[in-house]
Parts: sequence; C-alpha cells; structure tokens
Amino acid sequence: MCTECKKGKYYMTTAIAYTSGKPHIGNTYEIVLADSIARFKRQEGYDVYFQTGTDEHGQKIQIKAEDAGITPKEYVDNVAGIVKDIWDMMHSSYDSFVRTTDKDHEQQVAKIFKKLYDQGDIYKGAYEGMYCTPCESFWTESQLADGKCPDCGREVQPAREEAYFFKMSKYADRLIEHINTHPDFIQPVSRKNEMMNNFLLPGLQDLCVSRTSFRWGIPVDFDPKHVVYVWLDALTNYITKIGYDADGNSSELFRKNWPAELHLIGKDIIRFHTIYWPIFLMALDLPLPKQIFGHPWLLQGDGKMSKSKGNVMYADELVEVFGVDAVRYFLLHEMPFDNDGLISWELVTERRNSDLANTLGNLVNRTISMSNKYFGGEVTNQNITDSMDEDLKKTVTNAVSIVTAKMDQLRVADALTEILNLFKRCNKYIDETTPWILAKNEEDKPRLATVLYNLVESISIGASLLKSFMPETSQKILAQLHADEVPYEELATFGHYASGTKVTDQPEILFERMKIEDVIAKVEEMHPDTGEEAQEAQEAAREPGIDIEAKDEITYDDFMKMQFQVGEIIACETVPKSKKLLCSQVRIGSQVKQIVSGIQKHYSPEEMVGKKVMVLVNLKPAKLAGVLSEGMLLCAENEKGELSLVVPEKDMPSGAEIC
RNA sequence: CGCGGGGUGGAGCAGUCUGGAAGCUCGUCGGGCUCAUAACCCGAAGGUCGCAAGUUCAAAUCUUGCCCCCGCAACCA
Repeated sequence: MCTECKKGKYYMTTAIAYTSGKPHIGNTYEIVLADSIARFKRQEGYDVYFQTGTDEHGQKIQIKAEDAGITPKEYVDNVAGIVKDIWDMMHSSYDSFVRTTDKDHEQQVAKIFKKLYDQGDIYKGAYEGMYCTPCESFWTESQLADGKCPDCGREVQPAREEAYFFKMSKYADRLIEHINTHPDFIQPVSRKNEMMNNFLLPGLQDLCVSRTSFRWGIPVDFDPKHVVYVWLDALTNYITKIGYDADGNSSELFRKNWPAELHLIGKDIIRFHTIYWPIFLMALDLPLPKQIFGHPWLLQGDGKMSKSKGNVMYADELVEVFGVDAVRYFLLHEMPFDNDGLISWELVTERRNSDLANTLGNLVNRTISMSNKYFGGEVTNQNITDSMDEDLKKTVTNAVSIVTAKMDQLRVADALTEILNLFKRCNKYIDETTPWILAKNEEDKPRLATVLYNLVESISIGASLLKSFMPETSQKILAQLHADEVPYEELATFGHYASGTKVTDQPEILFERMKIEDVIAKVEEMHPDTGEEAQEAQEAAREPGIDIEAKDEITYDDFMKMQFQVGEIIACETVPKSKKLLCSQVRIGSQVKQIVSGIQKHYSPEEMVGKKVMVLVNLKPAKLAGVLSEGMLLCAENEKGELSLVVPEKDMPSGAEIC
C-alpha cells in the first residue's frame, strides 16, 4: 500500500497496441495522454496503477511473420520491443507492461474461455456466410457487392466454419440499465447515444470468439483446433495481468485494483470496450470499470512536407527534432476533447516556438538573468507589495483548482492551456512592474527584490503544476531556480520559495527557437531514400518550378533491375471500396496485367482506356483495397499533387521495352 | 443510401447538447519596452459562422434539403 496516498487507488489502462508494426505518432498519442493523467493523479495523491502493453495475436501477425520468414513469436518480440522503447522514450510512467503472449495471460484467457463455456455463455456454432477464398473473409448477403466480394470483387462461395460464440443478448438489458444509470461510464457523452442506438437497442448479435482459420492465438484447450479470437484475448489483459484468476485465486493486486477507474482508448474501439467488455465482466461476475474514455485521433496534417514524401510521422523522429517534452506538450495541447487533432512538422514548430520558447523558456531565462544582474542571483522577499501583485498572485494560486477541474473531466489540453496562462501572466507582470526601471534607483531595490521574488515563486508553482505533463522541463526549471517542487496541497498558496536562495548563475536555455526551414531540412536528412519514382526528378529538372529531394546515386545494375514496358489500357474501372483507386487491365505484349493506381481524382475510367502508358512491369504484386495490382503505371506529379500519366512521345506498340 | 468526423476572420481550433451581443492560440499590421531566446507587453485590422429554406421576438446553435472536404490501419505500387 502507498502510505502517503490519501485519496485511494486509481487503476487506469491504455488500449494495448497491436504489434503489427512500429506505432506512428497517432498511436503514441494515447500513451502520452494516459501518462499525463497517471502522473497528475499521483501528484494529487492517488495510489495509481497504470497499465499498458501490446496485443500480439492474430492472423495479420501470422502473415507478416511468414512474409518476413520468421516465427510469429520472433516477430512480435521485435515489435513489442519497439513499442516499449517508444513508450519509454516518451517517459511514460506505466507500472505494468502486458503482452498478450505472456504465459500468465495466456493461461488465464484459456481458463476464462473454459469457464464461460462451462457456464453456458459460450456455445459452439458455425459461422455461415459467403466466403471469399483469396481474401479469407466471410461476408453476409447484405455486405456483398453485386453478389461478389466487396473487397476484391471476386466470386464468393457459401461456406461454413465452425466457431464458438458468446451469447451477448443474455446480458444486454443489464448493460443498458448500467449505461443509463451511470452517465459518466462512456466519455465523451456523445459516444453513448451512438452505442445505444446502433448496437444495444436494435439487439446485440452474438460475438464470434474463436477462429480455426489461423493458428497464431491462444488455443482453446478443450478444442485445440480453435484459437481464441481477438476480443476475449485482448480485453481481458486488463484483469489477467493484475492477477485475476478464473478459479477464484485472484491476487492481492487484483483485489485491490479492480474495477479500473479508467480505460483510455481510441474512439475506434469504443464499441468493444463499452459493450463486449462490460458483458464479459458481467459473465465473470466482476464489477465494471468506472469510466471509458474514447479519445479522438491525431491526424497528419497536410504541411509542405507530406506532399513530396508521403511519409508517416513517428515519435522517435519528432523527439529527435523537438525533444521529448516539446512533443509531449504538442500532443497534449493540440488534442481537443472530442474532435480529431492535426499534427505536422510546421504545427509542432510553431507551437514549440510560441508557447515553449517564447512564453515559458524566455520567462524563466529573463527572470533568472534579472536576479543575477540586480542581486547577484539572490532572491529575497522584502515584502514591499503593490496592488498590482494581487492579480498575479490570484492567477497563480487559482491555477491548481482550475487545472484539477479540467483534469477531472479529462480535458488535458485545457489544463495545459491554463498552466500556460499562468506563465503568460508572469510575463505581463514583468511589464507592469518594469524591474529595469526599479533597478535604476537605489531606494526601489527592496521593491525590485519583491517583484523578482514574486516571479520566482510564481514560476516555481507553475513548474510544479507542469510536472505531470512535461516532467523533464518541470525539473529543469526548478533546478535552475534552486526551488523545491511545491506539493500539490500547497499549490493554492503563495510564498514557498525560501527567501535568500540563490538562483543559478548559468541559466540554460530550455527551448531554443527553431526555424521551420531548419526543421524541414533536418527531417529530409532523416529520409534520404523514400523509394519514389525516378522520373519525377527528370520532370522537375525540365520545369523551372519544382525541386524534390535528391536521392542516393544508383548503379546501372540497379537501374537494369527495373523493367519498363509500354502498356495499353484495354479496360478500366473504379475500385468499389476506394475513392482514389482505379483498376486497369493493361495489355503488355501478349499478356494482360491488372494494375491498380491511385489516380481516380485525375482520370476517369473512360479516358484511361486506349492510352498507351509507361509501366513498371516487374514490381512485386500487392493488394490495394483488397484488389491485386501487378505493376505500376508511371505518373508525373506537380506541386499541387496533380498527376499526369507518362506516355511515349511517338506511338509505340504495346510491350515495347523502355530503357 | 458501408461507417465515421468535419466545413466559424490567413492557419489551427472553442462555442452547437441547455438558441439571446462571434471567442481562443498562432500569424499580420501599428505602438510600447529593452531584463530576456528578433523575446516580452499593449492596440488594431480581418469572419455572408459551407449553401438554401423553415421554426422563433431572437439561430453558428433547433428542423429539412443540398454542396464540399477528410479518415476507415499497415510502405495508395
């Protein structure tokens, strides 16, 4: 037990990250958000237990591993390591990192499955529907497009797959009752109606909880050709990892911490957390979590960068350019409560400059310089007050209650804004009191000392409040001031800084201002090779307008690996599930290849037909939106992103080699 | 009618549930100041709140229709 914790326990979790690949900045957002909440709760005095982790089973991972020629376990070990590294790099203060391949988890999931089966909540049935073999997917009649697979457009066959199902309907009324009587259960509230109207009120369908079509999962012990399918495996991590035991021998940790106070998740998986998870818990006769917060997404904005690169933003690159706390600050500050947020290199740079370099960093720096300049660094409270001090003190001492109120509503961005307002108020105070004028008259020195004391004290309180959001920066500020962190309970009072203390005589700049051009240059340096088309460079050389990033030199042999031929488009149609893709049948010599291209915005299927175009023929085939693509049509792209197919200047026969 | 999100001064957003003087941050322009990281402080300009109709004394906010943008997960080939 935490003896210092006066406010009781607080168990919170993030969703576990799927280990199919390196998490991008949008995935990383969640852990930072969760971490700031966890740290703040600790600061408030709660006994926090904070769990995160990785979800490591499933067909996709099995396939990825096969492609990479390694075992699924090797594959997820690697990715889980990457995830953990990123979480650590962001200074996440989790208490526990669960992996769904952990033995204890796997054992409990198998036991839970058995228990639910024995008590009749899980039954054996069959998944019936139309099956598309290449896509390995079942579809209901209503999902089919013209009687064909909505993904790839191919024929489907009626099929049956044996599977276990969970009887959702049995618990639906109890869940509806719970949601109605616990208005805070689903956050933001707007999501609640969505769940009720779309899923609960129309009647819940039973959930398929096992699969036989792949092996990479937790086997159903009494029927080993099945593996437990995603949700019963993934969601249960919240209880298994803290020591739940289906046989009733749950650990101390579990008995103390369950039910969770907060599940923090992305808005895309709200349904699973607010419907299936509570019902699983009811079936296990466990209490439900207090609150589920479905946060919005962080989308990549369209800065200058993305056009030429199409690259994804990752936390490690952002940290390398901006530093951990600046990235944390951006993620937390920029993310609104129930709308999606935007991120781009430009936006982060601007935010960092204006808020962190100008408002905060410069404030700390100028305050310390003045203390050094006027008093040799010694900060003494002479108690020569003025009416203009009152407003400053009020802003500073009120901050904690406002921040706490915002945090209680999980309005982290608003909480941070409030702390920034405190620092802005300090900057204003400097202008109001004009210390450089006071410094000119010896008789004003006591007043000047008081002004600087008030500033140092205000900054100390602000830095203490900042601790949960930007731990490193908070620490650095306090260190430069030689101030102690102000305990949470005392943040609403003024005057903790020990009068007569000396601040550092060598202030370190907290956040250097950055130029957008420098940031972009640095980013481009990190992406020496994006594997884009070479002809873009030729295009750019001819037109005066466009320069693109230079790529590494290649050898003649490299070039000769690529086979280009003239292809004639003999048929073309849109790809049903996509808004950008066109699927063309391209005749190349005597054969016909199917090629998918992201050019729907620029060409209609009709105008494609009959064109003779440049085709990269020996590109490894891949599926786009479920449709097989066996090559690439070459296009030129201008700065607006407009595309033009590259065609031979004179008429050439289909199949002619381009070299 | 696949699902979902959105259209508010140059940029990013709040406000919409619970109608009642259109707000925040950044940028721009002007002024002030000089302790400081070309920073800080003050002021100003700038908006048919996507379009249309309706309800109302009153609509960004409620109703209906329409237009447009974006995302829907793994290198848009």
